[in-house]
Amino acid sequence: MENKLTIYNTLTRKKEVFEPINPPHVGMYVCGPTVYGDAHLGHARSGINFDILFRYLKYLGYKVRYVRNITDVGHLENDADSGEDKIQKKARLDQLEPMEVVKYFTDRYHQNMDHLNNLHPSIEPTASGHIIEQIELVKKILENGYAYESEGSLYFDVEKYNHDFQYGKLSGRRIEELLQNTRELAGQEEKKNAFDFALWKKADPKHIMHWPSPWSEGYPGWHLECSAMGKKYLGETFDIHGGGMDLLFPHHESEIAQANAAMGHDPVKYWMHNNMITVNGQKMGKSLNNFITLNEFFTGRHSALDQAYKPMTIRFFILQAHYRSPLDFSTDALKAAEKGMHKLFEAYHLLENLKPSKTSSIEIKSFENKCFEAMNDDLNTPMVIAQLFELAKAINLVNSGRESLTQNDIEQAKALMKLFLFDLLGLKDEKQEDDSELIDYLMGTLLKIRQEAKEKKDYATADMIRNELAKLKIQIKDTKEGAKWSFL
RNA sequence: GGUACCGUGGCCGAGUGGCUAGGCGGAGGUCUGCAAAACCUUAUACAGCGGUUCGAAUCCGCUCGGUACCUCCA
Repeated sequence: MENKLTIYNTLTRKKEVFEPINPPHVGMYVCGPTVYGDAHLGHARSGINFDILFRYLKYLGYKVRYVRNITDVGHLENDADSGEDKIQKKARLDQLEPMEVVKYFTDRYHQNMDHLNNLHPSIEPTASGHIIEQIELVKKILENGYAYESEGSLYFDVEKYNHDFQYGKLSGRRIEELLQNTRELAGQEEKKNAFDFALWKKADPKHIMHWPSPWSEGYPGWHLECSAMGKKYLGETFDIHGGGMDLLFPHHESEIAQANAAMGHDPVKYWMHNNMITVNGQKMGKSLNNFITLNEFFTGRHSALDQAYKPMTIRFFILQAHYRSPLDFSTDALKAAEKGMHKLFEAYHLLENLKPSKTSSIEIKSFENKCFEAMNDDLNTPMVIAQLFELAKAINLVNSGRESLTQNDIEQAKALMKLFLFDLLGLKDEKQEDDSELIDYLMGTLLKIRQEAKEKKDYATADMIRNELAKLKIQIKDTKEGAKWSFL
């Protein structure tokens, strides 16, 4: 592997050269959605960013096992482990079985991810399917003395843990500060300290999602599923754990604590976190009620949207920012992305008909080097895209005869575009294609009539044809080689 | 209040000591019956004030402004 991939490790707050624990195998775990609502733009971001990582690692020759969980239980509705399970709340409101809600939103999530052209993870485990593993993990933590029972529930003893290990090493928090700053919240009497978190919660009688355990009829704490499933499918220590920045604390912090408490060592070598998507500079999120779901983007049905946006536009928009930077949403930015992406595709198609020369005035190899350099630099996709734009410009110049490329270089350019644009960035040209012979023939006839009208200077007829077709979202382009048409 | 991060041209967004980022939009041009599309060229920048340095958007300090996490969240 001549490519030196570096990734930013949240744990060390530095970029580090990526070296797998057991090459050529790589284990990566990414926190997936809680399936009680439609996925929004934020879910798209983490889905896409870790898809890029998955694709690139595979390209580099690693055998990657990519695990992304579905949280379908145990996610508490509000504060302090005393709230109501999110899935259950939604189920009660809709008069549905909890698992019906889970199925519905899981399917929609999958559909959205497919539209965004994200590859499927290798394994997609559900929390509800791993209750036994979670109970086993709790037992271990209890055995090792880092948990205590209270009223049928089990809590993680953060203070004791911090004594032997270090709670807060991922998020840079100190326990003394947590002590000072934790607010007074109701329903915490069972806990020794406000920052202790639930490993197992006893279900109250109203609670319909519950499982038997040695302690009570109940359900597992939120942080547990990732610890249990990561361990099960990737081992006690694995390479990469990813997720949104908002999960850094307390979720990932607690995962580290659970692993140490159970196994005595850290679970993960590289922690990666993608930044948030903002609207007018503010985080897009459920609590702020300013999120736009992916389905709303795809259909255009949302008051903040002026039109429908294609999944690839969303993907390109997201990839134009580095994953660790906040990304501000606006329809203008989205439109700019749409146009820019179109330009890249046009250049790619141009390569098919480019006239080769005896010599090349452009060095394709340097574009390639820069693209790899950018990918290796903590997945700098905006830099990759900038390089592809440069390449597109070069292709256009060759097309206009101002620069030249040999046949061999044209092939290289094509391979380069294909590799980065389609295989690694995972974009695809979604232009509506209707190449049925009938349409082709009809369009050919219409264009012929229009051409004849133009030759007779009957511009009224020529323009009428153009205008009528425009209503069908068919665009006529008069080029030097004659009129061409395409769907908008 | 604690912790972390950020402030780049009309908009989005890379870069982090000296070398054009890029896209959208604007302006000019090529093409065209007109238009659209496409292509080419081009202008506009590093929040403010100090400091370090031969040299700072990039390092340091202060000020102002903003965001995230500290409670569920991608």
